[in-house]
Amino acid sequence: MSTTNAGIGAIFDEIADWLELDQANAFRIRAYRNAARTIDSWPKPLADFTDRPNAYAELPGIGEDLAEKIDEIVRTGSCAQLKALRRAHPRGLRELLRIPGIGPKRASRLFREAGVTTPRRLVVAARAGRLSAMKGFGPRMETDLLQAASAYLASGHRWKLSFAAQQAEAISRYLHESKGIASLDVAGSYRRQQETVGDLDILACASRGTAVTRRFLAYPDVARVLSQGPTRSSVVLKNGLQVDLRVIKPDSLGSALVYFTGSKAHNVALRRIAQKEGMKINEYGVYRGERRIAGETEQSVYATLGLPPIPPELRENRGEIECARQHRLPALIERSDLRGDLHVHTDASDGHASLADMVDAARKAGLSYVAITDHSRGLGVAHGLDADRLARQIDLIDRLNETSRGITVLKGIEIEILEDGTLDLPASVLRRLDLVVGAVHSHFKLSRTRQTERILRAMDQPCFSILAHPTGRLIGEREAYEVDLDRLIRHAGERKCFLEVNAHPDRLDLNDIGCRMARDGGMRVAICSDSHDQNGFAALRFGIGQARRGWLQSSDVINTLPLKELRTLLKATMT
DNA sequence: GCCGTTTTCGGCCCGACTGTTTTCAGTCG
Repeated sequence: MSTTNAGIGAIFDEIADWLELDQANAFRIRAYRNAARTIDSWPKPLADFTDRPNAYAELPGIGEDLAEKIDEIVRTGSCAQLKALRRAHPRGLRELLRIPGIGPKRASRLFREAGVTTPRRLVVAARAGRLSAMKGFGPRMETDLLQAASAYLASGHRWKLSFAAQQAEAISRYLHESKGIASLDVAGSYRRQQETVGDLDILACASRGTAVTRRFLAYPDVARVLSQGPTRSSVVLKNGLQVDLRVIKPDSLGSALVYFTGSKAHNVALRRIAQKEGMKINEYGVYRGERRIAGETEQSVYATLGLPPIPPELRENRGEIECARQHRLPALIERSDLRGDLHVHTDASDGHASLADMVDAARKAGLSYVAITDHSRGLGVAHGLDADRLARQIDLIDRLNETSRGITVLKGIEIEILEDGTLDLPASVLRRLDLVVGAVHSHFKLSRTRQTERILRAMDQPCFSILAHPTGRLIGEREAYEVDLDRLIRHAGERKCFLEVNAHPDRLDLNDIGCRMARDGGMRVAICSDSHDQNGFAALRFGIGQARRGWLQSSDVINTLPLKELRTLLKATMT
């Protein structure tokens, strides 16, 4: 069992799953879930808390008992309670809970009465008609569960934000043509800019709700309708993405937005405040007794709780409510704050467009400077540049800068960090550049210590400006390599180099939590597109999304600076 | 299992939709 925060969170989540299957006390289960969430997003590694015993109990939602369990996991790398729970259940049973339509009650009945222990066995049992024979299960539920289990086995379970954005924008355009639409919002984790989303939640404010619902159900990409009602309908698209539509009355748009944007944890915290103040809050409004006192706008909902509006990206119950109460919420960075991009490829390495075309696209994306950072020779598959080809590109950029208007091109490279932490080209070559972006593209499997030492050593090389995609993860494809991010951040601060927030939709690296760690460590970052073609700059919005989720302000990001000030910072990294 | 400026015990968020029902349990968000 892993002792990283994510690992400890996963242990508590698994315990909660098993307790749920055992139908344990619901509040006890919630305590484990809350703890898992808190730990998962905690910006400092819990394994480093060893200086003070009982420090864990100071975390919100962690009491004496869970603190002891965390201590056990950190010390021994294992958790006796989880082991016992695993012994007491068939392994695959937990996976049944991931299938829509199956909760703890049905899962345990399926196990006890039909011998179903995995999603695959559920499919077999449903095909054999063994479910409809069970009391309360009926033929309709049998076919629904068969479909849901098959779909679960066939596809991934969460979608990248960029994919969700394409879908959301297409459906929104389609629904907008419906008569009487007053407003259309995509809420849920999409609005909070979570790196992956499980489904889309669309809120439609309309004079004639039935017309919108009808049009929604007739969307050409709908594969099947899961449910339909006057206020809520739910479909699965042909690509497998689930989309929910809520029809909202104009006077409750604000409370519906709050409710359906979530997160769940944020909403629970809001409702608790409301309750303490003798109010009730739901998707229709805020109520004092029978009287409705707010709901038309999000601002009105927060105001009744004595809070300023909280940006969607912060609504994770990670301290935003406390900060809002003290009027200390950060003024989050926006896309328009970005003046430049510091990580861009051309067809000189593995990009798909020429230098001139990429620069032109950067200008059209509203940027006033762009750094060209093709790969270095060590990345053979990307046709990386050696010293000679780099020298020719430098000359090319010099000539381009003499003639181009409205944008300045900076000379850079995305250089391989070799296994021993040295760089792929000598400092004598790198000194001609404006910046050096260092990256790990090999030896992902080094131990945590060796990987960390490798990157720290790279930062100490004479020319090192920015650490690209610091954890190397590819969303849904490759886990981050083992590395002590906390040390990287501290070291970058001392060395006065920077960490990247890579905005490529497959990476988002640093992610939200990494951004928050950088901020708490007093480190500035660079939000870069890693563009490989002219459309790549559009990804900057997703990097901004992670940065906002990580509480970053414009002043936390170096490529919001005017070129002159940025040059001063970069120059200092090149010695 | 956590928490407390009324509480160390008794609370812990709330409504929609579905299927199998005969008045409601289960799931979801």
